[in-house]
Amino acid sequence: MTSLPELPPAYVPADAESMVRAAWDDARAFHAEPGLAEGQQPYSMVIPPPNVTAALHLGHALNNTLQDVMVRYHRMRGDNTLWMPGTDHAGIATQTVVEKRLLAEGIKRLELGREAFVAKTQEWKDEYEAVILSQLSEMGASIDKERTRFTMDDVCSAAVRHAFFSLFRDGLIYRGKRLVNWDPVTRTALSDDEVENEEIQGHMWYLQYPLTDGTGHVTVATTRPETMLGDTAVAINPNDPRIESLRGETITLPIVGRIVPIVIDDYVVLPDPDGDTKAQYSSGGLKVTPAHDPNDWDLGLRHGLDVVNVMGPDASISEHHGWHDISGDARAFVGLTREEARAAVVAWFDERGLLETVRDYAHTVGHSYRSHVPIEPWLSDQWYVAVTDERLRGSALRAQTPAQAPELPDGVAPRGDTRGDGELTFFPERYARPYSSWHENIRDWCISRQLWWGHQIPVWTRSMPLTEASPELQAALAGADVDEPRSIDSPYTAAGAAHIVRRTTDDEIDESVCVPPQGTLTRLDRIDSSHDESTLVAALEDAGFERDPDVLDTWFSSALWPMSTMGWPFPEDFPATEGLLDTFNPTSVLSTAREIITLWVSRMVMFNRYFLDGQLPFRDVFIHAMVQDGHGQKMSKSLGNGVDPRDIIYSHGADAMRFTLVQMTTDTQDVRMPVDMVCPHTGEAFAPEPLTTAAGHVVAAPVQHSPGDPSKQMVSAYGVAAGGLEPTAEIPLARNTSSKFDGGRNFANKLWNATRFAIGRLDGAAIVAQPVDPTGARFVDRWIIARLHQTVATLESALERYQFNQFADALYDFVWRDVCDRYLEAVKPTVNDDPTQQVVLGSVLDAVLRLMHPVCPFVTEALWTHVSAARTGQIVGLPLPPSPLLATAAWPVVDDALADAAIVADFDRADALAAQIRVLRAERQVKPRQLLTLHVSTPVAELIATATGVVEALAGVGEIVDITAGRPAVASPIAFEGSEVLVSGLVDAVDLDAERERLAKVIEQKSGQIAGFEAKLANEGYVNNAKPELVQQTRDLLAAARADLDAAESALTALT
RNA sequence: GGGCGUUUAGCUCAGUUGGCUAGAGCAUCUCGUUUACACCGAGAGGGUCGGGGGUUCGAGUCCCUCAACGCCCA
Repeated sequence: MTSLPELPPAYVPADAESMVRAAWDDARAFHAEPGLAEGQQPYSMVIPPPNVTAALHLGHALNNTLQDVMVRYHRMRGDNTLWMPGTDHAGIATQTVVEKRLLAEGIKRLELGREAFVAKTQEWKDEYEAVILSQLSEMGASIDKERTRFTMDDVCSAAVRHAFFSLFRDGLIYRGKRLVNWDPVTRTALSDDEVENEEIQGHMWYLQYPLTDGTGHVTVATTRPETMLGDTAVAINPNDPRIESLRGETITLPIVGRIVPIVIDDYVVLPDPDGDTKAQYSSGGLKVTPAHDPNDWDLGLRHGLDVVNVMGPDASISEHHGWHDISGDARAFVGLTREEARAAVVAWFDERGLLETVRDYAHTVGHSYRSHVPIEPWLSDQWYVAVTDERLRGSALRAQTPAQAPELPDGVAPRGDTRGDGELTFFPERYARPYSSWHENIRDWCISRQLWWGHQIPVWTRSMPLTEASPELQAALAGADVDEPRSIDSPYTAAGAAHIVRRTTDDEIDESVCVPPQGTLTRLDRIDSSHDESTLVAALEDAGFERDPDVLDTWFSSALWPMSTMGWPFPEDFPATEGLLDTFNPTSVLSTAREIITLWVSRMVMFNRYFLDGQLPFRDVFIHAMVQDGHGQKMSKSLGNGVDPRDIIYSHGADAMRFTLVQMTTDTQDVRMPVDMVCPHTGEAFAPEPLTTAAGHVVAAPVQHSPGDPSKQMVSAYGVAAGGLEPTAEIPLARNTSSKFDGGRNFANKLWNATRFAIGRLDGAAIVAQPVDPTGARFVDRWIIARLHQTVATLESALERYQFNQFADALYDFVWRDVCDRYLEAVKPTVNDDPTQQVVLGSVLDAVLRLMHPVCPFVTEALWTHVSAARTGQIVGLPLPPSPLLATAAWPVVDDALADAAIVADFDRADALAAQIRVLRAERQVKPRQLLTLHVSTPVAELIATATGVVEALAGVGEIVDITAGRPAVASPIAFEGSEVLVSGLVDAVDLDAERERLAKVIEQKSGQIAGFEAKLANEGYVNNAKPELVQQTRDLLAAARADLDAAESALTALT
């Protein structure tokens, strides 16, 4: 057997990590194949695919570390474990980033053309996907790399096409002219979830609109005066006192000259100076602009109002998008931006005395989450998924476990026998409610995006006047309302496509044909099977159909992620994916962030259930904490305060980062992370010079000075992300670090050295062939095994409940406090000459590495071969089967017969005695090597004998003598469990004053305790109501405290 | 506006159904290095558990209320 090189005296993560990673990769340790052995459970997760817009930050590190802990634990448990990695194309985000980068080179997207732009974006994606996957590897994520997916790769694209076709065919996807959330900068529609509401310090303008008959005016209050160009009514409340005089009247709209009706609707808020904010600011008159306000749109539908769209796609005033009655006065406003038009309209009213007043008004305005400009409600034709349909929304609601969502909303069918009903559980459970309530108020999902980067919508359309339509089409549309879709049969449907037709106006129609992907087409039962996908498309285009240029919302493909990554719908088309769905869907748990509940969790539940016969995409949803910076701000790319996990790995090591993150993950608290910078010139860590942004955020100033040499400069991550700075050789980019991770680094080093020590004590020549029965072993060995048994149970229960900090704390307590501080110290005097104890020591270390592995995979794997090679025997009841790699070794199972509460209790008593003696040693500053003598009564002597050697080793005691044999001349007394214990050998002479002071303190403390216990027991309510065992416990504590007091008092007397 | 969370030692945080004589890590102070680790060991000091009220024999824990901070959804 080749001997392993000696371990260096400190753990150096950089030396170990790459070697360990290579060993895992070579062994394909994280590759999973479908299928289950007899009695085997599956365990699977899909990674929430990160955007390819940028590198991962600590928030991702946290999420992926937690997932990895679960995955590694279950892999060691023997489950067939799959962790599926991948990335998300993030349509609008990536397109924006790439567009900006091209613009910096002077290239405009429109000039480049769609195909070339998509190719450029693909390059960007390849670059960042590689960065992200490498970051995951560096942090130790045990992903199945061979199964890495991308939301736009062939496998996922086939799923998207099939899903779209199925929903289209089933009537769950429709096209409609609606108000959308329009982003005038990126010029695309957004879903409701992509709109961020921000409070704005704005104004309420009060405009006077004259009655057409010249008898007066109605004052309307508005925050958006510029939209008045598109007003098509004025509304008043039915309880308005003016109602009789205004009913049936019309307004002549200023500037425009349009005659618009006064309508009566209880949506209008009556003015009330004492009412809520809206009532306080109301004038009683509401201008109605159906084309530019969602509430007005609904009001317009109720009253059959005209819709006049006065803006173009860039939100400037335009006469080309539905404004047909433009007047001479109004023409002056065309071409102005929203902001210019607002000022001009207000000025126009002011000049003519029609601006009644202006008041400051704080209100919330929707902003694009991408370009951050205010959203323009804009009228356009878009595709929608009917998520409000019972088959989607209802199924998402029924999925929840009854324990977390006992009541389903009205109109939702009750849970039934359908697979998946009632099987979805949130951790922590408080997140179940936002999930429910979000679905209760959900609106149909706009999935069209006016982008180039994404899945192009697989629908071909053409439109024509109703009069030119074929008799079949006309018949199909008989009695149909505008926008009401009708399915028809056509040569295209005969060839496998789905075909719908609708009236867009009273005399225009359009036809939409959805073409399924080839994989779907070949499996359809078709009348005309001579067409493949491309001939079908060619036939459509010959007939004048054009493909919708838009792409799908990114979340449409993300929603399919747990299925598409596993080859759905036709795994046999991608043989590597065959069997995955059967074994690994539903996945075990989805670990993600709060806001993802609405963006993603809901949609995955709806789609997975819809397409897989009710089956859930995952059984549990774990919502993890948010990582904040030291100022309590969310880490984000736009703020430039995100920390690259590679920086922390560089300064502290991956295990230190992981352990610290896991330890910080509690149920309730977000993770606050004060961030320091590392000077690239000197390597020194320092707190960066802060800067407060216009928005009030505190960030690291773009340029920082070296703390050691202020003449040297560096660039902060914020400077690069937000300030547009490029690091140079002179002014390099500074890495981040945080002292938060010191604890994790120290722990990894502690484990390293404990292992080093243990290996050094194992005598390779003293192999114990027969497994050791630990019930006959030394007290301290039985104790550490009993503690191991307890710890394993604690760890398992913590992970089952997703209590990650408990997992980390239990490890820390056991490994550092018990194994290192107590066990290793206690065995030092005996282990060299005791082969049995060496077997226990080796087994304990082996088990410790296994337990630590899910959180600290690198250091444990690096030590694994050393410990495996050094072990000298086995323990009965603690099988630790060998394995070439720790990553695939078995999780330790400790036989319940090795649990021993009595030994643990006795050890704690002995430890408490040793602690008291150590206090004395510290007070007297006794040298570590100087051994003490204890003078004890019989019960204490018995305890010391039971805990063979523990008190001696932990307190530095050389001799135990009977206290009745005579009191030494020079000794310090302590009170232990009601007995007086004398400690001699501390010093040559007793410092009487110091002894008195110390004993007086003990007496004071014990007296206080006694008073407390006595008061409690004197309280009849307590004695009568509290649990008997609790009362007894208080009595015992009182007795012990009294005995200690007596012992201390007699010791004090004896001193004089 | 609705919902959720947080407020405990100088700092960052634990504290399961009310039983606590309130814990940990870091920081501080004292002492310690020939034999695993100074990324270490031994010890010490430090908290009226955000304010107020209530329920209870008993409240850090439950209820009400006020305040501050944060997040999610409108």
